[in-house]
Amino acid sequence: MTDTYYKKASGVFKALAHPTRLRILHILKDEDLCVCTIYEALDLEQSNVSQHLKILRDNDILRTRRKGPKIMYRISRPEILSIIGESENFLNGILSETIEELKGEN
Amino acid sequence: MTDTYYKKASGVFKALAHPTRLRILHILKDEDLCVCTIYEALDLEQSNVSQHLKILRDNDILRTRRKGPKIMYRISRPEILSIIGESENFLNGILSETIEELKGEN
DNA sequence: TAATCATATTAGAATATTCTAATATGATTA
DNA sequence: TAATCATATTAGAATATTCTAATATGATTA
Repeated sequence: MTDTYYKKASGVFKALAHPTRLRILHILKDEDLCVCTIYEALDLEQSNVSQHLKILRDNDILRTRRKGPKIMYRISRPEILSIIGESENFLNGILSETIEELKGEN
Repeated sequence: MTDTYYKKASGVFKALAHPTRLRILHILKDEDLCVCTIYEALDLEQSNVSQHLKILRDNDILRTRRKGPKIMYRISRPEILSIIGESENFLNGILSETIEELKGEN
């Protein structure tokens, strides 16, 4: 594994490392949406959301296409959903371990 | 999905979002290692590596056990390897697309 | 083509991350 | 138990990220 590879890979994780950006990916899970729908759904400022979208685009996580006056965003590849899905599995695992530990304290 | 959930999930990605930390996970892929082996393998300062290890530990990505005078680190759960594996798939996918695009330019 | 609509970009202050250097901690061994 | 060995922590400067507010861009519609 090369130096460039780890830099690129960490860039992808960095792009995923923000609650707002994870939320964006969540609502794009199974439909394309325009910027206005996204920032309204998340109740955030347009400029803020555009900046987060840029980070996701710059790391090839999202793609765009124009639809009339709107720009539609979509998740670029299914692997992104796999990464997020595995992170959910991981957090569930950690959580259930914590619960087991709490049970053990009786 | 709750506010706390997204914060926790983004914390995991933030922990993965550094070349050194990805390198650490790479060499821990199929064996436990002590801190000294890790920082020698990566040719980095002990203190720097200890700080990165702490970030991984704090996010439940790594666990420790004492072995004589040494502290052994290991990957806490297989899901971590799945996340990293999927990120490799993703980057390979993006890369092969780029190659296809270059071919198309002829 | 002028006005509008949707989105992107820039500036800059606040906050977070990273690294090096120095020091602390705490088990282990002589 | 004193010295050592392995690791952790702290301080602080340099750099990166995030947000709000303001403005720019660029297609579309009247």
